[in-house]
Amino acid sequence: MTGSELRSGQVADAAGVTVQTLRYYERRGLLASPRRSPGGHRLYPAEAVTLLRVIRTAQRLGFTLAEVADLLAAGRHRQGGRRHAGLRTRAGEKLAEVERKLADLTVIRDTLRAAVSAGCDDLVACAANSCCPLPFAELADRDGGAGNS
Amino acid sequence: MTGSELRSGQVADAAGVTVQTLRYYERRGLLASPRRSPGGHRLYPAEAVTLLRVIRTAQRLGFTLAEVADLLAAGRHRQGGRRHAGLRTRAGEKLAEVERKLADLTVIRDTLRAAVSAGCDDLVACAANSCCPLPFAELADRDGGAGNS
DNA sequence: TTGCATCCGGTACCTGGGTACGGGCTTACC
DNA sequence: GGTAAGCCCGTACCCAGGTACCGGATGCAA
Repeated sequence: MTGSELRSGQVADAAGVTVQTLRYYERRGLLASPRRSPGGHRLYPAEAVTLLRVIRTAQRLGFTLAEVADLLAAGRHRQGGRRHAGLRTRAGEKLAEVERKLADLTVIRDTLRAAVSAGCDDLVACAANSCCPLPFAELADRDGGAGNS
Repeated sequence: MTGSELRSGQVADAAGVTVQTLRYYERRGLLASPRRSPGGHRLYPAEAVTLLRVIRTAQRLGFTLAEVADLLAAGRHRQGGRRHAGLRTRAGEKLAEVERKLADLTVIRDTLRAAVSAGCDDLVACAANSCCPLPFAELADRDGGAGNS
């Protein structure tokens, strides 16, 4: 009976990650180092599972692990100064980033559609053929600015 | 003498890549090994620049370098057997892939919008609060972040 | 007390698309 | 023929987000 503390494998199973991922997150500063058993095994409080779900949710929304770490830290120091932007600000920025990606991907989709319906079947031949809808000449720069990922 | 052959730096400049990228593409099988000068320097035909633009275009459309290499190879042995799917088929598949990404990114955008307009400002607090629009519980298995390109 | 599952740490590897570095050779121009 | 730019090759490194492997230690139950 582990009162309410969980071993790494139990936390990992409950959160749908592997134990290695847990240790990786700890190294990356997303999870605090938990209490240890006398023999050195990690013992997590039940909230660790919730925290992992939070992390995965944020990741799913497009935040990198570094951003998630920052977001969690921001939440922790919230009552004091506000050196870090909160979730609201970050989510707004991320939204803009996602919208840029959507726009970019939409152009790509339209171009692919045009290529498919024009029946293009050979890249090199198309490049020589001015009827081809593929934009061999002007390639707008990929990846809207500020982002990483 | 630059008759009509170009040195690697010239090709790179004309195509907007670096010489290292040129050598990298050669290693990856995207560019054939060009003729060499007596001293061992690469001498490219003018078409190499076109080919590089083709590569960049395909990349821009979401094909990986491995797929581009395959696509170019498919074009080359097109007249013979057809072991490889042609551009038309591949573009169709890529289109489906891009459409999946668009759908996924749209869900993410909507979720971020909801979070922003609900004024969520702390991940951990939100996880405890059932009014929060963030989907902490069910995470669709879709691939990890907001798109990549 | 023995047996086995689990966990520890450290390190190396993976994908994708390059970039950086270092020492030495070639080419071009004056 | 001297000098500077350009190029050669090989190797290592970068980003992100893990995963894999290792030998050895621990935890827990029968």
